[in-house]
Amino acid sequence: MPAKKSVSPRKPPKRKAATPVARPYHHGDLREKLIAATEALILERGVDGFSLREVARRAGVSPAAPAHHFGDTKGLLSDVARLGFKDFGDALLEADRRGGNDPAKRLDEQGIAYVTFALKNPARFALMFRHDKYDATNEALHVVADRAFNALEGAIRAVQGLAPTDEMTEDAYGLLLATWSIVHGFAHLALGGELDDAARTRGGKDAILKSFLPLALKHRPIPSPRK
Amino acid sequence: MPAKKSVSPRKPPKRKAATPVARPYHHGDLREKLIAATEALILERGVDGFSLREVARRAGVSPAAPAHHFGDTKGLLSDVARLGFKDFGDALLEADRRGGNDPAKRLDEQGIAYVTFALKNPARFALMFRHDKYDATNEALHVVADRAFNALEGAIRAVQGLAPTDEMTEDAYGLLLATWSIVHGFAHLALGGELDDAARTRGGKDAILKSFLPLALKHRPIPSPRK
DNA sequence: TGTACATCAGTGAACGCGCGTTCACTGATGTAC
DNA sequence: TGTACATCAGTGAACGCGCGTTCACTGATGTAC
Repeated sequence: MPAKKSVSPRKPPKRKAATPVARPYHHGDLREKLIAATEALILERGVDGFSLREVARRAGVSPAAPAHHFGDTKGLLSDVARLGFKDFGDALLEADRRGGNDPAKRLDEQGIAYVTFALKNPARFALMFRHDKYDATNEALHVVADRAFNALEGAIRAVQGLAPTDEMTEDAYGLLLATWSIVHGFAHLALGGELDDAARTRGGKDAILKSFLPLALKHRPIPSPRK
Repeated sequence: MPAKKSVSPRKPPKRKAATPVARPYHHGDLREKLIAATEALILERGVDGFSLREVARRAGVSPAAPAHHFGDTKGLLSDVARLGFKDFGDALLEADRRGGNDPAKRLDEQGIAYVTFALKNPARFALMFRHDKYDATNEALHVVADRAFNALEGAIRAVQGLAPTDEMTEDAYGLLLATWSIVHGFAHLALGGELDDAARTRGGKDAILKSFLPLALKHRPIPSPRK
């Protein structure tokens, strides 16, 4: 650490603005570039169309280069999934916050956010639910995934009047599952192209989302009081 | 080819009951065997773990043999998907019939049948919704797929009091989409293993299906009258 | 009833391909002194 | 301020693998006469 960075005029803050002299041996942002290329590739060819070599090719790098940043294929995909769960959780919690003190509105907002995230980030969303493709024991991933999955449960508890420490009643669990199913199912149908025909005759997928989702969520299953 | 089979006492109607003398050149039910092997393989390794060579291997046949029955890989998978849609449609229509004259019961029964089919036939179900894996222009497939997809719409029309020739109202379409989403989403979550944790603490997946599905369907979204 | 022959349903070797990973290596960077 | 050296981030060739499909072939079956 004594260091000598002192006067060397060449590498610090002052990035050379000139066009890159050929391609530098280290380009510094390869990690980010590989992640971006992975998402683009999954978007184009699906989760199973992904290949590490193709990603390296797109990043302009040799096939062995990714190993330095991610170890192996699963390492790269785990990191992409981790980023996906991070943003997914952010979106759900932000939506929850928008619901304020109104439990039903919190649930509505989260439902809309769930589907919206899936439609806006189809590559990440598809990967996130393919547990075979990444390393589920990855600690950092587990943390953000749990955080996302717990967001919905929070709103359900509020709707049912349960404190965070109360155990989930059967009704509360049924409501959670029903709500999760409906948004997850809609996202899957839309991403799988099942709604394309309908979208053609009904003004596009966005229109269906706008007219159907509020309707579905408005009439979302609300368990009757246990007898 | 002049042949000499003449008196050969070995091959006609009278199937030798003895253990098969080695393996016969033509075994007669290869087509069915390949289809069964395909379903088993998808079950074990997922839709993307499927390979034509592995299926041939399991059927005890050379890698070129399947081509005689199905042309190529997509041909085989198209046929498996076709059989899936056939049985799926049968199950839905049978459930619809069980609902009798009660529109809500018709919907309930179909919803339960939808999820039940998915859980009992995970390989077929997974393949059926992977349009990239089979030939969607296959006429016979198209027919049975449409038949299955239209089953649900029939019950929705009854619930909404629409005749088969009436055009679908926005409410009817929203209800259709909501119902489809909820059963499709539940099936996907269950097959994807997302409910495994919950199942562990709540008496198994069957118990969740039994306690949740009726609950979810009972409180299924029913659009309020248009103002 | 027997025979010739077309057709059907298989074989098994070979093709070219893209893949993930390993390996010995090298250029660039950062740090200790 | 200069130099030695460890470490980091790449290269590119090579490996072994399983894949779908093609090819020339052959054994078995069915049919016409």
